Amino acid sequence: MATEAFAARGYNKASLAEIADVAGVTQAGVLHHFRSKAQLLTSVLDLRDATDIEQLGPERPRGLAFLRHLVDTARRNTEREGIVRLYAVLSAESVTDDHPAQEYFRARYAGLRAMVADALAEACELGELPAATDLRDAANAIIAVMDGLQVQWLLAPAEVDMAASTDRVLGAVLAGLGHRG
Amino acid sequence: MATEAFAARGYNKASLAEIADVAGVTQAGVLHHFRSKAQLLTSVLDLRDATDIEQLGPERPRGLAFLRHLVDTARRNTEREGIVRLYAVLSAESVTDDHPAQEYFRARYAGLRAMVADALAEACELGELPAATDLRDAANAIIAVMDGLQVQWLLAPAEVDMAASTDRVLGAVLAGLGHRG
DNA sequence: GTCTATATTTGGATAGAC
DNA sequence: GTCTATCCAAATATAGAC
Repeated sequence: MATEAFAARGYNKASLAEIADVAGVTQAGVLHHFRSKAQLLTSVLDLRDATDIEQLGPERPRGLAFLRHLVDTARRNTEREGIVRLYAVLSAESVTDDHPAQEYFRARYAGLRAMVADALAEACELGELPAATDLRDAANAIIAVMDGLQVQWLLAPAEVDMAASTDRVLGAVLAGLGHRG
Repeated sequence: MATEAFAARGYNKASLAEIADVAGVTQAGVLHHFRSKAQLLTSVLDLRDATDIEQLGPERPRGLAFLRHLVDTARRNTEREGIVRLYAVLSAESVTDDHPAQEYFRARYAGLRAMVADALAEACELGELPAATDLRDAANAIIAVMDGLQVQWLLAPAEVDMAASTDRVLGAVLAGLGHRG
């Protein structure tokens, strides 16, 4: 599948021939369904989004519960190296000039930022956390830890405990919220 | 220069022709000095390391001072988009199959982990911080925040304050050290 | 040490038959 | 909808002249 190829080699090095081979069709066959390689990539990313949303369901937890859920995500990711690699590789590759997934990741991070910042704000409103400002910086940091850990973990799984590190940062940032902002 | 090309397009998409063009020589001229494209990449990375080490000098701060210095690094990085992009793109690209910089980044992260973990341990010994265990997870997390913020910042500079987010996480993790491990 | 020229491979994409 | 065949462009690398 195209997902595996993009995860294993990145967008630039993955070839349509290889993807077609695994799919059991010819390269021309792939391009019949997807206008171009770039469109195949965006389709792969959109498909993954749809899968993840479906799996999450509409009952998204609120406030502190949502934030705690991020640690579970980190833990579950340990069992999904393919997906982790896909996002780790493509998100960084997307910052290169004219990358076809650049807008996708811009939008994705904007959405993630909003979700985490909202969860922080909700937690404050619900009284789960002390009122605080600069929630944006905290939200960005929480997202960043999870992303950064993935790269380290892919390179050296034995040296990195994604769930433990995520848990530590999350706990520390939440505990520190009142003292700073 | 090759550095700019690899930063702007990643290793796979950057071409020797483009690099040679900017350098004012032919493609064959480049390959006379570097056996292959892969060797050119490792040369670029080694050169950058040498530059950074030279700039840092041998008087590396210890303990808490070293950790605080990381915030300054994050702030200074705001003025060095090229370098930030180079490492953000290549570090993630390096997790792909048979990437020529894979060993380089494995070693780099091992070194970073050791440095940050040592600084944490030193801070505990010096009494700057309460004694704590699981410094490895904390060190990994601190490195991860800085890396993750870079990708977000490259995609949306206006939305990300690398220094502020680094500072928040660092402060929170240090403050939380005693309570957990 | 840098060039020209070229070998060799591979990539994405298109046209048209079936 | 999938194939074969082909085009065209671009890439890395090498050989040999100057």
